[in-house]
This record gives sequence, structure tokens and C-alpha cells, in this order.
Amino acid sequence: METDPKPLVMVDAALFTIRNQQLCLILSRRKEPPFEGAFALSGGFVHVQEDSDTEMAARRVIRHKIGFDAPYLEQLFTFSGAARDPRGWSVSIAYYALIPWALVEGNSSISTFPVEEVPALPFDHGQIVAKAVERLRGKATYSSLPIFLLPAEFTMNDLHQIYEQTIGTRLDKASFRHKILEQDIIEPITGHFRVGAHRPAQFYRLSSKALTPFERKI
Amino acid sequence: METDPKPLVMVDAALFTIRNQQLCLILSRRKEPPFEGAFALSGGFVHVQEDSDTEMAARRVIRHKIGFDAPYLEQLFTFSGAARDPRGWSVSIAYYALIPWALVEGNSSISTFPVEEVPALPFDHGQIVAKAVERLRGKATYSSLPIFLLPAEFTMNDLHQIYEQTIGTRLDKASFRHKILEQDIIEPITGHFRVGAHRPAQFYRLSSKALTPFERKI
DNA sequence: ATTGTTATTTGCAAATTACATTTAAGTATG
DNA sequence: CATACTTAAATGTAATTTGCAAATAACAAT
Repeated sequence: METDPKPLVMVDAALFTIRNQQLCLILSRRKEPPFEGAFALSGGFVHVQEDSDTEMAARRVIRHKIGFDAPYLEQLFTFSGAARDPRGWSVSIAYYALIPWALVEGNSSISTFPVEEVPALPFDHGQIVAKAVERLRGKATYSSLPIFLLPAEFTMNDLHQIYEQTIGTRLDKASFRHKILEQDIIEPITGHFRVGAHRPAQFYRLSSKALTPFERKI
Repeated sequence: METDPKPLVMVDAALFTIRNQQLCLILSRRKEPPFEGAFALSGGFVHVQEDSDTEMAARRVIRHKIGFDAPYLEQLFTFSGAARDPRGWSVSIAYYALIPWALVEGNSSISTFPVEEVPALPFDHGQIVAKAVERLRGKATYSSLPIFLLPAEFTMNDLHQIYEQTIGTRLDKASFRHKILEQDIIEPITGHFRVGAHRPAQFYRLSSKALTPFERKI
């Protein structure tokens, strides 16, 4: 079998949320060396005994950070090499997750940064973030992914804004409405409206048909 | 640092080619246990000393198999767990590559199987193949990826067939022609035609503008 | 009742795509 | 050498999708 030195195997997770209509990254300060005290992604070593696979390792890491499982989690890319971690040749299986802000608001151990204002990060976390943003933006243009950034009930405008934020461009309201409704991924909550000093907005929720909304095209 | 047992780290590569107008997978028989003699993907352990990262490891493995670098190589997904390899908890960073058939024709150590007729494979190679096919089909619908399955010079019909094969559906000839030419990813080779018992077909090559054709939309 | 503000619908122009047909350019055959 | 045959390439039009602008609806505040 193999007698060669084996690489370190870890997972890292880029956590996204939308705060104040801005696509943000959730970071926290490292509690151990290397780079103790610096803002970084959530990460940790894969534990062969407790993790059935790396996705479970990522879930464990995320749960440890925010206290619950992220509504959406996807493997992003695997980074590797001798340079990315001072402890030696390593492999990091990177994930990204989408989390509604309401679920983490008030958690004192985390900080958020708009994706355009993320500080310099240790390891190769900058690269991971860049790739995660790219992936998220890409998928948002042809899938209903951004829905996972919203709470269970939301208005068409909420959804529209989330899409514009994640994609980073302006979208026509009427066309957007059309496309979304055509796809049957969301359904109106009859009789439930957001009130205010103007016409009330219909509330929607994920459609029962859209159990795996991610596979649907927008 | 870590004293836990570390997982085995390997790379596996799904090699695609088009043979007889069919999207095929290139497999070869394993020369060592486990599963000695069985058809499997090309794979091997990551060597911390010689591989600068896992992509280089994948290249090394592929070069060892076919003798040269694949024209297109992309990281696919990382598979992991205790069950995928009898030698223990492992991580496999899977890649897929596109290779014109002309480049490997005659190589006696490889076999090809149409993707719909791939035999049962050892490890979790069946899963890897399924994911690779899915990824390839997905990307073919919005990028010019399939071009890497063709030789340097090809006709519009060659390209059209390759697309139909990789996507798995029928595409309108006229619209296809339009969309491709619009994008400037290929250019006609003036004066060069494929002859036969009928109207000669114009030969094309990758456009000089399309240095990274993969980023372009079809 | 009037005004202001946001939500939602409607209508139409522009662009894209699908489908059907025609024209072009050669070889093979008698 | 004219004709049939086959595939390549171009053309034209219907159907669909998308982009843009305006109209209408529904409420609160005044």
C-alpha cells in the first residue's frame, strides 16, 4: 500500500447570507494558530472516525459555527498544494452554503462582510471566496438557488431583490415575475399580504411541487 | 496538530472521446489489486513530493495512461468515505477530460464504451461516471466545450453531431449554425473543403479570438 | 376625497428560436 | 453529357421569449 506522507485533509465553507439587501459572507475570527485572530472561513480537519464523508464534515463544521444545518449546502471545489497551509501539503474540500439572515442575526461569534468588501483572508480563502461567488452568480442565472437566502415567506419584491443582488445586475420586474411564476417553484399564500403605506404585497412560499427547487430552471 | 489517522488521497479521471459518432468513455483494465483485471477509470494516489497540486496529479495519471496531456481537463467532484475503497477511508478528487478520438486511436492499453453501455465499475467509479456525464451534458448546452472532442479541423456537421451526441438531444441545423457562427468561436479555413459524392463541406478551426473558448456561450 | 407610494398587470416592439423549404455543389450513373 | 442523387448551406416565416413602457390597483396618510 502507500507509505508516502499523506496530505492533510480539511474542509472549508463559505457561508452566504443577504443582509441589508447585500450579498454578504459570514466570517469569524480564528481561535487557534495559524493565523489566530484573523477573519477566515469556517473550516476544520476531516475526522475519519466521526465523518461518514466530507459533506458530513462540512456540516459538522457549519453546525459548530452557527448551531444548525444550512438550508443549502453544495460542494464547491477542492483546493490543494503545499503553499495553501503553512502546516504542509494539504487538500481542502471547499463547500458553500446559503443561509437566511434571520437565522443567524444576533449570533455574536460571526461577522458579515458584503462580498465586494471582504478583507484579505489567510490560507487560500480569498480564492475560495472568489470561486464561491462566481459559482453562486452563475447558478443564480439559470436556477432558483437564491430562494434559499430567503425566509420561508417572502414577497415577489424580496425575491426580485435577492436575485439582483446575487447576480449583480438589474432584472426587469415584469419579465422576472413571469419567468418565476411560469416555473411553479413558488406559490402565493392566499390571504397573506405584507402591509404598509401602499398596496399590500402578496406573500409567497416555496411550492410543494418544488421539493428540489434547485433543479428547476428559472 | 493532527494525530488522527489520515484518509488516503487519490485522483480519478473520466476520459471522454467521440468514436463512431458516439460519446464514449475510455477505460482500461486495472493492473493491481484491488479489483485487478477489472475495467476502471484511470486513477492513482496523490504524491506529495512530485505533484504540486491535485490537478497535476490528475495530469500525471492521464499522461501515464495515454502518453500526452488531455486537451481539456476539469475538476469534477470530490468523493469520499469509508465505503468507496476497500483499503480504507479515502478521498478521491475526480476529474474529467475530453480527448479527440484520433489522438488515442490505436492505443492498445485502452478500451472505449459508449456512455450508455459502460460496464459495472469497481470502487464508486460508476457514480463518478454518472456525475461526469451529467456535468458534460450540462456544460455542452451553454458553452462550447464539445469542441475539445474534435480534431483541429472539422466541418459544421462534425460539430453539430458532436453536440447532439454530448447533449443527447436533436438540435436544429440552421439555428445551430447561426448560434455558433454568431459567437466567433470558430472560423472557416478558406479554400479547405471535405470532398465526397456531394456538395463539399467547409472546414473550420477554433477561432484565434476564442483562446479560451470554454468561457464563451454557445 | 386627494395624494403618494408601491404592487401588479397589460400591451407591444425587438430579439431569439424552431421549423420547413429552397438553393448550391459536387459525384455517380447510364 | 444530361440526369439523378446526396449532402451542404442559405433563406423565409411562424412561434416563442424577452425587454421596455405604460396603465391600473390597493392601500395609508393627509
